[in-house]
Amino acid sequence: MPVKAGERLDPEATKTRILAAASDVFIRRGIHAVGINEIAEAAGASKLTIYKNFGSKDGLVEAVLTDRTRRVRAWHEQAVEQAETGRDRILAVFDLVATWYAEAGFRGCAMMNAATEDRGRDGTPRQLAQDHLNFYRDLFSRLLSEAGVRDPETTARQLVVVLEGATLISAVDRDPGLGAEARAIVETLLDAA
Amino acid sequence: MPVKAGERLDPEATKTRILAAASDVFIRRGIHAVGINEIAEAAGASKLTIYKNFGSKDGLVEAVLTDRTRRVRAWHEQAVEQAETGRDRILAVFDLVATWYAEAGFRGCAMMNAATEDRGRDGTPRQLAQDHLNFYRDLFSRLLSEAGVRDPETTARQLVVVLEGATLISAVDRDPGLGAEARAIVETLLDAA
DNA sequence: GCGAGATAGTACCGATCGGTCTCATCTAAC
DNA sequence: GTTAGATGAGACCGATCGGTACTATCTCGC
Repeated sequence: MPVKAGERLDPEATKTRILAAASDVFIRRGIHAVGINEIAEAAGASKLTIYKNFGSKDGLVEAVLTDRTRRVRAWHEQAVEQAETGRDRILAVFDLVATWYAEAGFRGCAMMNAATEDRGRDGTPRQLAQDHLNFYRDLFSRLLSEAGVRDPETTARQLVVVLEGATLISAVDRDPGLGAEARAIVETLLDAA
Repeated sequence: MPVKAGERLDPEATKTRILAAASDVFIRRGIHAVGINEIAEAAGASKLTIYKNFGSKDGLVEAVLTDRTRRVRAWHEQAVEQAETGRDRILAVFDLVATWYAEAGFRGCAMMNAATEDRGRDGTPRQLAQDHLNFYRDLFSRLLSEAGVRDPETTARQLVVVLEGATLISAVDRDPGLGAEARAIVETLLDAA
């Protein structure tokens, strides 16, 4: 049957709903592993609507990743602002991801996963993943600078290695304990910096 | 035409040749992105031979990953043995991967990539990736123990985070500099341990 | 040289892929 | 009420997927 009775006919809400459903299923099962039909079913939308809104599967993937990195950035910036001092602000990032690792269905960083899956094409997913890494570098660099660390860029890059390493291993091992491990590494690095 | 004239008819060599070709193309382009036909072409073998030897694509993937982890383990164990003292032996692992990052066509850790691509199925690739991580933990733990570090298991787990984080980021950014970054982090962690 | 096994080449199978299309039905604005 | 746009359902398309079958040709042990 056509549009669900009683539901608003809101193009923007439809787009958002598709984005949310596609994001969920891509993260859980993988981008290559999921077809448009499955996304349509998960979103409660038709293929027509998906292609009208996003043009192609690649377009949908790009929209999902762009939306994802935007949300993650806002998420981190908000968490950082709620912490007091420089060092606590940095640790707040790792406390935040620790709660993320413990969520049911956690499957790692969507941006890195997409870049890994797309490694044969060198396309938009990898570029967005690089931008995502650079966001973390800039964020850490700013916080380290505020904390009075000399050479904040170098330490910032090290923190990104720890962050993504912990995220990857937590996903592979399905082990939320990587949050605490990452935090311990970061404290050692901050002590030394 | 059938078997190439002048070439030996050696089933074991054929199997090895398929394994090598599949490994190369899987790493470079991704497991899901590559079909059996392409592997057959790359290996200079027919699909019949592939299925006779490996049963299915999943069987081939498992064989490739098993072979891969075996080679990587031997590679690391050999490098470690050539170093002198405990601390140098640990750093030898990171010096080794630094040369790996600098290789043309480097695309990250095949085991983690496979687990990431297969995250929707929870199958053999993820199990092999976990075994691979445990190999690193055991290796580092042994070396740290020999170096007189207290609580070697904890530090070993931290080194694995750094190793896999650097490998992932080096692949995404195509930046061999992650080798030196990882080494610097490890030195800090060893100083603190 | 003869038979057994390994292999290449290729056609083929059903399923699924990304993507297009048609049609009926809904909502929203007037 | 009428109309335009949004949508769902699903048939359809060509391509490709993993996997099988068949045939001809090669090598090797005897």
